[in-house]
Amino acid sequence: MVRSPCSHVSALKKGPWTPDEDTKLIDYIERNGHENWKALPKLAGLNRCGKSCRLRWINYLRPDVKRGEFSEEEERVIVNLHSVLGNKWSRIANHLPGRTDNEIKNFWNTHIRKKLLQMGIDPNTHKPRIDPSHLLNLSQLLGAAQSGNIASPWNSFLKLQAEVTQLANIQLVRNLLQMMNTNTLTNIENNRLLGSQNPSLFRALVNGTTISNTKEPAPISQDLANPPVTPQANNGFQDISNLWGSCEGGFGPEGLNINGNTWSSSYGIQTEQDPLPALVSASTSPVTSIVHQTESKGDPSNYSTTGTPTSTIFEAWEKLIDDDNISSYWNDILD
DNA sequence: AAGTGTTACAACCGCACGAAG
DNA sequence: TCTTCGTGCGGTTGTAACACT
Repeated sequence: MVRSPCSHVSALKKGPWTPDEDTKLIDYIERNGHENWKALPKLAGLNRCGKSCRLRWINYLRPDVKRGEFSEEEERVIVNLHSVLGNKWSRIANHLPGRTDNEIKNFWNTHIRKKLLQMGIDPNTHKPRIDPSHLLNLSQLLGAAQSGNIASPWNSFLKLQAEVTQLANIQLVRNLLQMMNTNTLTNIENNRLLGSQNPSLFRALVNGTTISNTKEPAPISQDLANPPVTPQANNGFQDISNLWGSCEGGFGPEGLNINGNTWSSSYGIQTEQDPLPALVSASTSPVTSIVHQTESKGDPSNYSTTGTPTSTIFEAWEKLIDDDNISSYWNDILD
């Protein structure tokens, strides 16, 4: 169906609303409500299209609209919800009373998105991203090494090796997260995937094969402002910050180093190497590890009851490697 | 002080979907 | 079942305010 948008009606006013127009709209809606947005402008004496009136009312004039800066708590909720829902601004707005989808969208694009990028996190996937310049440097080094243009070939080799090792580390962690973030979660819930021998999954992990997840996010059955503790609620869209929380300790006491930034248990926690302000406060950030969640529901006998939840995953991971007897190479990388 | 670039946010646009006829 | 209409949603644009040179 092709419907002429109200913008095609040239006689109707566009652009910023005047205080007079606002008053007319508020007066009318307070007296008559807004049963029919299309008819409303004419009845209210406004030279606007209904759509414009609706937007103005919902985003600005509604009495329950909360104006002003977003609190740290709201910011945290938005990040968490976005990691689960993606750009579903209206659904995110449902969890933030007084905030509109438009406001949240703008806040995301102007503040949060920027912060995440500065922190090296892909705002779309909520995963650490590999800086393209990093890869560029690598290819330049390779080119230089091949053409013999480097003053000290040995130094460049060491540098190159370090780069490759780091990239391999990143890729491994990404694959691990990918698995943890998809099928693995369900399998953990159903017990002992990580404890069992699963060569195909291991190959997928090592080869970087992604396990696609085309499922729609599960309906939000709980208040995502406080991330659920049931494994079902994750359903492949687990807050990645939580997964990073699982990595802590698995990659040394300082966490994982990517592009010069040391990542700790969530994006909210950074070392002095990254002087950026915390995206959310560490104290309020719900770093609820997926393993924690699993332990609370699954068969305890399948998990370490003495070690930390974090160690459980990596113990299982190491066991997987050892059991398959595949390569000391990957063990070296993990070490 | 003027010009230019950047940021933040209000508003617009077009598509999708559900309800009603 | 098809068409029309109203509404909701997400992406994009326009512009005022601010920062920088």
